[in-house]
Amino acid sequence: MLDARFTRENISIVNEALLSRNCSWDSAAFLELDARRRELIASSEALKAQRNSSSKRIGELMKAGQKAEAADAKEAVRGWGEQIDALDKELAEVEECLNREMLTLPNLPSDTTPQGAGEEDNIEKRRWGTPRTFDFEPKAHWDLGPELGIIDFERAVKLAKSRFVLLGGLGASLERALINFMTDTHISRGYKEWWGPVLANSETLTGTGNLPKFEEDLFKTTGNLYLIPTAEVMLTNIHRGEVLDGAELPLKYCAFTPCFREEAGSAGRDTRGLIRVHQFDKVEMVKFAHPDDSLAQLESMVADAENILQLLGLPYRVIELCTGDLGFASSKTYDLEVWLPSYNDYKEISSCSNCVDFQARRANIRMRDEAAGGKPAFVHTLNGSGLAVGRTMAAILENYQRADGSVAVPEVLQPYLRGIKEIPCK
RNA sequence: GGAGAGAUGGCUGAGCGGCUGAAAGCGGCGGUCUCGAAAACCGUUUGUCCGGCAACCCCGGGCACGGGGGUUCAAAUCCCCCUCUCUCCGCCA
Repeated sequence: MLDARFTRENISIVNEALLSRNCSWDSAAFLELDARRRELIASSEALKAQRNSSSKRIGELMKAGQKAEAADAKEAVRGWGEQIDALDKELAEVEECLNREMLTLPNLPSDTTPQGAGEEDNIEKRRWGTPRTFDFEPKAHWDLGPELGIIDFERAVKLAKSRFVLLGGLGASLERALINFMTDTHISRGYKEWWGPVLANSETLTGTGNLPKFEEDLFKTTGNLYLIPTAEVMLTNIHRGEVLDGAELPLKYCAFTPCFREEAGSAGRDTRGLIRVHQFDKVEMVKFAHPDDSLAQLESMVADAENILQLLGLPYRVIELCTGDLGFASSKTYDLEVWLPSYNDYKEISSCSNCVDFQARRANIRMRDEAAGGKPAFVHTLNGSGLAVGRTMAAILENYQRADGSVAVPEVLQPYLRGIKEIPCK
């Protein structure tokens, strides 16, 4: 959520920034409502101040036994009460309206985020590794997996519906190995591991920005809980409503969870394989950072995600998203894209974002920085995939496949896979 | 699922319808003492919104004692609803 006061005082900056990310809004209506809000507050509070001082006097009169004077004063106060009620009622409506508007407004891009209209204007920052050249026709993972007997798409449909996945044998083991490898690696680099609910309430999802605007992307239970679309939701909300000690920042958290996405509106895109499914595993990183430090923390988070790909020996590139392609809550985002032979292209496998104070304001996550005066201030929140496990498995299968149809297991994963060095042909 | 108890500031914990934004203790911060530290002593310490101001200092005001409604001139205090926590019983991976 944007700061209402900042928005009011810098309306043209906000308009321009929102326009750069292809969001247009009615700023005139906002200013009008905002002015009305403050007008109502001023009127209502003036009456309340009067009422309070009169109430105090009534108490004194009662104590002094001056019943008649007290009764007169009561009558006057009753009249103010009615006016106050009317003003407060309108104020509630105005604030409701303002709030709804502010909750659906995306974050402002960072000054350092490149300008651009959309995906095509994203900037490639660097590449790591060289895509392998095959001396045979490489297979796509959606063919390899079933042939190796480790991925069963058809039975997954029977169990749930299309775009779900069933892993068997070494497929299931590889999934587990990847989760443990990624999590252990992050822990060794200073992240604290968490495990928690994969259902979340609406306050939690509003905190991260998934609600109210993107409800159609979520699976919802009959108990008014939602399945989380990412562990970011859980990790970021751990400190919702809390005041953190500025001296202890940054907090570095990670968690493995399954992630659930309705994927409404994505029909026809990436329909095959593990790339776009309703349920997938992900190891997520989240940081709570001091505002002065969050840009640097984003760079190091990207490095932590890259580290996983490097250890797995998977070629990738780093993309910086332009203003037009930025996610709702983010002010600056780097995507990691892994090389997928089946696409003959790089495909997103991680997204690392600095949300600055956008989520912190929604979720009321603050810090007290003794050095900077001791007043609570919003922290900056960051999140990044480290990594999407299903897509990582797809990348391993495709990049490590051999001519006979078997797949080599990357060395770092072997200890996590009972020492197994290859996924053999059936 | 049944029965009961509770929810107060960073923490523990008092609180009669007005004198309580809140006792006391702990913690934090500042100071005295000390070569320094500890101890002791003194002082200080909620957040947020609106307005004034160049100002996150400061000044005036509003609101907040789990959340929402109600009674009242006035609610932490009385009433209702919701949420959560604890204890006992039942059930259970």
